[in-house]
Amino acid sequence: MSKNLTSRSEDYSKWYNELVVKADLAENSAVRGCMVIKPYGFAIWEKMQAELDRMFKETGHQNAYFPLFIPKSLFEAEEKNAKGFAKECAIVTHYRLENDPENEGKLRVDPKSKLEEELIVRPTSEAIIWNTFRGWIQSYRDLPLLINQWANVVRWEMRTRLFLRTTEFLWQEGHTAHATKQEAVAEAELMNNVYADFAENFMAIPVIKGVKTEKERFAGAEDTFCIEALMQDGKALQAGTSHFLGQNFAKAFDVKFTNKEGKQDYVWATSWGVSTRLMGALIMTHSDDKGLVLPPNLAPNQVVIVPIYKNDEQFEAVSEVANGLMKDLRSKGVSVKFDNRTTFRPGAKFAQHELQGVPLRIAIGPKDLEQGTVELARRDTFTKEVVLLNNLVDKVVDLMTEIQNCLYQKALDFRDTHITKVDTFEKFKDVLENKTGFISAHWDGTAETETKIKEITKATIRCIPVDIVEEEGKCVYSGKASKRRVLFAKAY
RNA sequence: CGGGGUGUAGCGUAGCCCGGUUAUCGCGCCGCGUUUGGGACGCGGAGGUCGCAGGUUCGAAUCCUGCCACCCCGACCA
Repeated sequence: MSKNLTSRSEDYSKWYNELVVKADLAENSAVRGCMVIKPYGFAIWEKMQAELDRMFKETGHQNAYFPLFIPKSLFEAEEKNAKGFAKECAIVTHYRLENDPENEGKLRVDPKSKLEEELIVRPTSEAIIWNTFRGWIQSYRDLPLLINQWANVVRWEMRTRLFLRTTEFLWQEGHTAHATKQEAVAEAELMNNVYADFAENFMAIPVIKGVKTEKERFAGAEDTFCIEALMQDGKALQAGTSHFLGQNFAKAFDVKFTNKEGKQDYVWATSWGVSTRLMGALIMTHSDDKGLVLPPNLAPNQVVIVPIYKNDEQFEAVSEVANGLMKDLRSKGVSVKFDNRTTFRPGAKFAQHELQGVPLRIAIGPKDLEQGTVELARRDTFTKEVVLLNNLVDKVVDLMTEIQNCLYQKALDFRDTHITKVDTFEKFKDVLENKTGFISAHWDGTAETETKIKEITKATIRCIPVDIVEEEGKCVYSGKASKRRVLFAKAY
């Protein structure tokens, strides 16, 4: 294991690769940039899935599943969407292999198996889902239609980056249809709020809710809401998006309904998604040089008990205490693991659980048995204390909340001290270069200025925050009039 | 697709310039023993198409040619 464990972006994948998730770049370039999620990493994703799924259902959504392959003709139906993804699609052109007569023992694509129409491996599912929705919607009584899909998608990016931009990734994509524009916009905003709630309260990642500029908007959307987070290295990360799609997809796929007045109209749509990218956000927000740091709400194991013993007799005695404690903690809803492996020594276990980010460690040894105590060690602060077994359960329950809040507060402080108000372009470049983080600056609202700034500084407009206060000002680049500040940053 | 770099055991590497016994070292792995309150130690052991294919040579990890793969930077992007 590298001595230079770090949460900084340059290195984080190096060590995380060793630990939780392995980005296994196979020798075959066809699966380049795909990731192998090891069991421990997947347990974290499962926790995220479960919580999100609960939140989606609470807001009236249902899960469904749609095909992986999208016929090209369907894919190209919504022009802007198709154009936006055209350069990063994996395409199925054949369906059969045969023995290669020129190469004994090898296979080749059977040229006779060429498909009439190519299939696109979904980079997102709007097309196939809206084609299906057409058959599901006739009347306003069929609306709203609130569907979510848990799936994998493929985007053949030129360059991949572990967690943040893998060729194949896991995500959820919500797709909804509504009778009115107002209702669809409300849905898009609602789901963006759900994401913000999830990020902040479950993952302890503070986010800024905002709206994307036209340039940064999802292909085919009328409006894109987003949550933007700030990583420890000062770069921004788009952690989730929610799109108001207008009637674009309804028109492209001819999805009409009869309203109360008996008139036909196209439905209004939204789509929204978060992905395994959130795992990258988690790492880059909370990790330190000792490895991952998990907020208790998200940790597969909130507490780990490590026994310390010199012989079988002591091991038995410690195990008895540990088992009792485990039962008590579980009854209070705390997830506990008793690491009773005899194949590792305590020090090795300590190190491993720190690497895996377990929020709280309880060590029980012979000394504790004598004194009726245990040793508590927090992952986030590295503080240790010896506490009496008597009131331990309540203490642990309290600590779960405290650690959760502590992590959020720490990330929030970092984020807030890295939002800098800037009024000149010189200062803009200086802050971007030396301080990093978000820059709050006036912008004249034109794509030209946005593009220019990106060319010069590599910073993009992350979002127009929803809670931004209106104020008169002058564009930091062009000097033209502006009514509000927007957030710039270098982003992943 | 442009610029740079790297391929030697599961991982990380030495050797390459200047060809020459049985390819180096560390981690990890296996066995035995001693250990166990912060990543244990000793002894023993297993593990290699030196990226692939040609060529030069008495002899190639090393030199030459071609190919392949991967990494970093840029364009692209959640």
